[in-house]
This record gives sequence, C-alpha cells and structure tokens, in this order.
Amino acid sequence: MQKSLRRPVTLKDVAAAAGVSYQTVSRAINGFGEINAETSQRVLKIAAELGYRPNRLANSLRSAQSKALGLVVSDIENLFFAEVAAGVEAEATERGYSVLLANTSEDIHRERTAILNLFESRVDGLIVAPAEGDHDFLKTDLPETFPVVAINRSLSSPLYGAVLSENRKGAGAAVEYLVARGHTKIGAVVGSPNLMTSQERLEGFRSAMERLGLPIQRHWTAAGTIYPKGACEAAIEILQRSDRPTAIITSSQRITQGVLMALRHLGLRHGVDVELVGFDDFPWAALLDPPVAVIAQDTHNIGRKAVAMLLGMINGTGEAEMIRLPTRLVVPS
Amino acid sequence: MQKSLRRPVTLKDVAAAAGVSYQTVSRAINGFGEINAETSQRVLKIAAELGYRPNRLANSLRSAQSKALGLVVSDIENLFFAEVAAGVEAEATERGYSVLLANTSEDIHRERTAILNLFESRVDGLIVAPAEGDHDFLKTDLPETFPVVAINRSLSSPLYGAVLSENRKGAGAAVEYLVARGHTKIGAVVGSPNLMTSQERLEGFRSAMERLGLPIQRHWTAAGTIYPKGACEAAIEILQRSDRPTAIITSSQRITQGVLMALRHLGLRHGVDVELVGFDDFPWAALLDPPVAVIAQDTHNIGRKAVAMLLGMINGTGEAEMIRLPTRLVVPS
DNA sequence: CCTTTAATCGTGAACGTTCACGGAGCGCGA
DNA sequence: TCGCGCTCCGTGAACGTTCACGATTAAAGG
Repeated sequence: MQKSLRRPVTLKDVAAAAGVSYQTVSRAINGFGEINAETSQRVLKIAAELGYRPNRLANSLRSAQSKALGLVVSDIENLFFAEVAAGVEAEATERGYSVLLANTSEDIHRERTAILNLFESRVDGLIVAPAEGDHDFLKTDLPETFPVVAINRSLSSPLYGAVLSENRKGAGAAVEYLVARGHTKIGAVVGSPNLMTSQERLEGFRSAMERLGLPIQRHWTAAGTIYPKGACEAAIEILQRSDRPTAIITSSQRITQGVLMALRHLGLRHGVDVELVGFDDFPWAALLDPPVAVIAQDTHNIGRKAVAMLLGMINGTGEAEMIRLPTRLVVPS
Repeated sequence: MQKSLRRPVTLKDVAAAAGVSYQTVSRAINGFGEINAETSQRVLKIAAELGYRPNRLANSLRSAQSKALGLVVSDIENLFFAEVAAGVEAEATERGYSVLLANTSEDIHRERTAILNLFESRVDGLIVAPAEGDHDFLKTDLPETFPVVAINRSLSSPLYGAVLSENRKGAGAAVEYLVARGHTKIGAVVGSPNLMTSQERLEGFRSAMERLGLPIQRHWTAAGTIYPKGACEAAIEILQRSDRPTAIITSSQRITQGVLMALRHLGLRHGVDVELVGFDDFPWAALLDPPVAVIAQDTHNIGRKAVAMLLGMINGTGEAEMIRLPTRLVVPS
C-alpha cells in the first residue's frame, strides 16, 4: 500500500501487518515448512502490498550460504572472457546465484587480493581465469575444501576443477585445414610460453605436423606475450626471414591481431602472402579481406559448465574434475 | 598458526586467543576507535596467525551498507560495455567496493528482475545501462532515493545520474572528417530509433550537415536494430539505390559490422566505393583494408565517472547529474 | 588527597534472517 | 473420556559484526 518508511520493510513489519509471527512470514516467503495455504496467500499479499524485499545479507549470514559466486577474470576486455562471463552470468542467474565480478588485468597480485576480497564477501565458490604465475596462495588463503573452478587454464591441483578447450585437437584441426589448402610451410605464434594454452596449442600444432610428415622449423614458431604488440614483434621475426612460412597458426585473438599488424608492417597480405588461422572467433574475422578462418572455442558453454561444476561442488552433488570442450573450425564462406 | 577448524575464524576466536574482548579486536582490524597501539599490533598479529578474514556479510548487515554496487549491463559481449565494465570494476575496487554483475541481453524484463535481485543483495547503489523500454518500474521497485547512475543512455528522471558521451559533437566531427575528405553525399545508419544514442547521434549528423550546407536525403538514413543483422539489412536498402551516398556514418560498432556485411554482400568496397566512419573504437579498425576511422568513446572513464558519481550519491558528498564525456575521432595512420 | 579528564577497554543490544524446538488445537480411535 | 498424532504456528537462540554505551585505569589539576 504505502512505503513511506525510510527504513526498508522487514519480515517483522509484514508479520505485524498480518497479525502472525515473523516465522510464519518466513515460511510463506520461502514456500517452505508447514503452513496453511490460506495463511500463506494472505501473508504474501500483504508482503507484496508493503513492498517487502527479503534481505539477502541476513539470509546469507544465518544460513551460511550467500548464493553468490565470484568470477575472477584476467581480462574482461578480451572478447573471449567477455563471452565466458556472459555464460557464467546466464547460468548463475538461472540457478538463483549472483555473480561478483573481479578483473585482474593478468596481474597475479591483483588476482590474489581479488580472491581474498571475494572470500570475505563469503561467495559460495569461485570461478577463476588464472593469471600467469604461482597460485600457491590459494592453498593458504582459502579453506582446504573451498570450491574453485578454473577456466581457460588449469590450476595444477586436483582439488580445483577446470573447464578447458580441446586445445591440441583444435590446433591439429587448424593444421589439417591449412594442409588441405596446400600449405606445407606452417609456423605458429603463441602467447607467453609459461601459459598452459600456449603450450597445449603448440603441442597440438607440433604433433599434427609430425603426423602429416611436415617439417617443423624452430624459427617458424615464436612465443611472445598475450598482447598484440608482443605478438607483432614475434611475428616480424618470423616473417622477415627469406624462408618464411606460407601459413601461421596463432593461439588467441589478440595474437592474431598482432600477426596481422606485422603483416601490414611488412607490406604483406594475409590470405595471399601468408595465410592465417587463429584461436578464438571474433566478429570481424568474416569482414577482413580476405576473411580468415578461426578455431572457435565454445565460450558460453565454458562459462555455463564452470558454473554447473562449481554448484555441484558447493552442494556436494558433484566434484572437481577437468573437462574439455570441443573447438570448432570456422572457415569463411 | 593452525586453521584446523572447519568453521571459519571469527572475531571471537581471535579475541579468545588474544585475551581481549571481540570489540577490541574489531577496533584493531578496522583501525578505528580508541585502542592502544601495542594492543592493536598484538591482536593483528594473532589475527594474521589464525588466518582471520572479516565476514563482510555480518559487517554489511549491521552497518547497513554492503560496500557493493550493482552493474547492470545490456550486453556484456559488446566490447563497449566490456570496456565500461572494466572501468567500473577498477574504480570500484580502488575505492573498496565490490561489483555485482548482471547481464540483460537488451531485455527490459530481465533488467527488472536483475535490479530487484541486486536490491535484495543490498547493493549500495546501481549502475545501469538501460535496455530499450519503459523504466517506470524503477520508481515503484526501488526506494525513492536509491542511488542509480545510468550509462550510455539516460533514465529520464532527475533522481538518477547519467554518464554519457557527447554524441552530437562526435557525430558532427565525423561529418566534418568526411567532408574534409571530399564527401558531400553522406548517409547514416543507426540503431533502434527509440534509443537515445541513435537519436542524438542522428541529430548531430543532421545539424552538422545543415551547418555545412550539405543535402540530407531521407533515404540515405536508416534506423535498424542494434545488432549487425538488422543494420546490414538497413544498409542494403540504402546502398542499392542508384544515387547511393559515398559515405556513411554509423552509431555503434555492431552497426559498423552490419554495414560492412552489406557492402560485402553488394560487392562494394569500403573506403573505395563507400567510406565509413562509425561510433565506438575496436581493435580491428586499423586492420581492415583499408583501415576505417572511428569515433572513440572514453569507455573506461565512463565506467569510472559513473562509479565516482554513484559513490558521491551514496555517501552524500555528491548528487545525481548528467555528465558527458568527449569523444575522439581516430583516423587511420 | 580528592576530583576531573583522557585513554583504553568491555558489555549488552541490535541488524534481519533461519534453525531447532515447543506448544496449541483438532480429529480420531479405543 | 482419554490419549495419540498430525497440522499449524510461535518462541528463543544464533549467525558475525558494529553501535552506543558504561566501566576501569592512570594521569593531571586543585
């Protein structure tokens, strides 16, 4: 009816208005416990009239579960993580959970403080895209059994779950695609060599090349940084050689960017002088001239599966495991 | 020392271990209130040894402020919002606030439930990128003075703040740029006509054209959807005409995408047959062939300023206002 | 020596909810 | 009539913290 009170409406306010105890109101709101159907409806009606909104803080404090989970992402401005975040948010809200977002900018120290903050907010679990570096602090900062699921990179502990892509397979498919298009001299530019994604994608590249009996030239592969600039410099090294490869595989969207910058810088054209296939789909792939093929990761599902696994760990119906989602080669039409 | 307890360490645990009252521990932790320096250090040492982490839920419940703010974004997978979110997250964490993220996928109903959820989580304030539609529910669902700051689009109520870009100026600068490059026949493709951004950017386009004495053809401007597909169809309408414009201005990155798709579909080349200048910067602008000019919005600062204003409203040191950040024309080098 | 004041610390209550009970009222069979 | 069980609802406590005091001690002032 009216909500002239400055103070938010509480269970007790509703109880007083309905002439019942606040416990009864609680039962009506939650639809839980033994309560008469009529009473319940009457209470709910009054609650709606008063504009009652449950206080999740109090609920969480008492019930010792916040119905919130933390999402720690290494670079929210990277489209890959933005899409994963969308998947996480969607799955979480569908299941009645909130998402606390933290961005680390690939800084392991910021990641640590972010995780600490999230823990202090008493999130029920954590989804982390680990930055490069040592993650031992997880074991000391967090309770032994705190539910954590890693995405994109894994966390080298069976206690923590992980949702990853089939990096080796994906890279292999890219090699096969390029070979089918007549390439034999294929190089690769990946991110920091310490990163799991770089390693696995490079491994996939190498084993596919071997399987197909193609030569792997050490100076055709380079590991730079995860940012376009570093990748550009690494690519220039490769492309300046007289015996440069005719095709290059990259391990992420930002590296694809860098390689394209390198090509432009050297006056070469992609798809003509050097063909490109890179990890991660992006909306502009089809709009480049010529369009480039990409190895798309199942970004939304990475987010959704991570949430599903995490909630399983939280309520004990599931456990930490490592799952890998297939990639998909997207060739320009 | 040891944290063998399954139960998290509380203030009382630390108090017992230190032989003081829990209030004293509280004072030491918060560095607030009158406490002896020695005592404080001793307590802090013990707290650290026990691995004490404050429970923000309890803190928030008692102090009636959660030190958290809600970020409701209409499309987190849009790079513009991802960058704004990065700004929000950075400014918020620097100021000791957490960020609760919600994604609405441009659905006003999802936006409403998201805002309700956020309010139940007792966020201290809300940053909202409003979806298209009627926002009257804000007045009924939220307390009268609840702090809300809109981004990208405003909320037609002086109660709520807004952080926007100088849309008219930006569009005007784009027109001037095109005119300087010799264009006189300029069209525009914008998003949904009900959107503030579409309107303002179109207005800026029109007034600049008039100011420069150039003809505005009704059939050179089109309003589609905010997604590439709709923009593509709208652009095809324009570009199929025999008297098509030689240049087009777009009102967002996704629309730029759509126009590029239309050009490709019609066998036309951007920068050759039709020049393009669009709102929102994106990493691939410089890698297209030829590169395209863009009107960059100050995305990070939009996020940061929104947080700054919101925190001002929350602690009473500032008030709701509408501020506009300058855009920047980025021409390919 | 008594009183005042400042510094330091402790105590009870409260925030809004859920948990674990306990108790009233009713119907039903022996 | 008594007792039993079921349904429904209420009461007190608790979650971990802060708030508003009050209590204690020691130094300072007359």
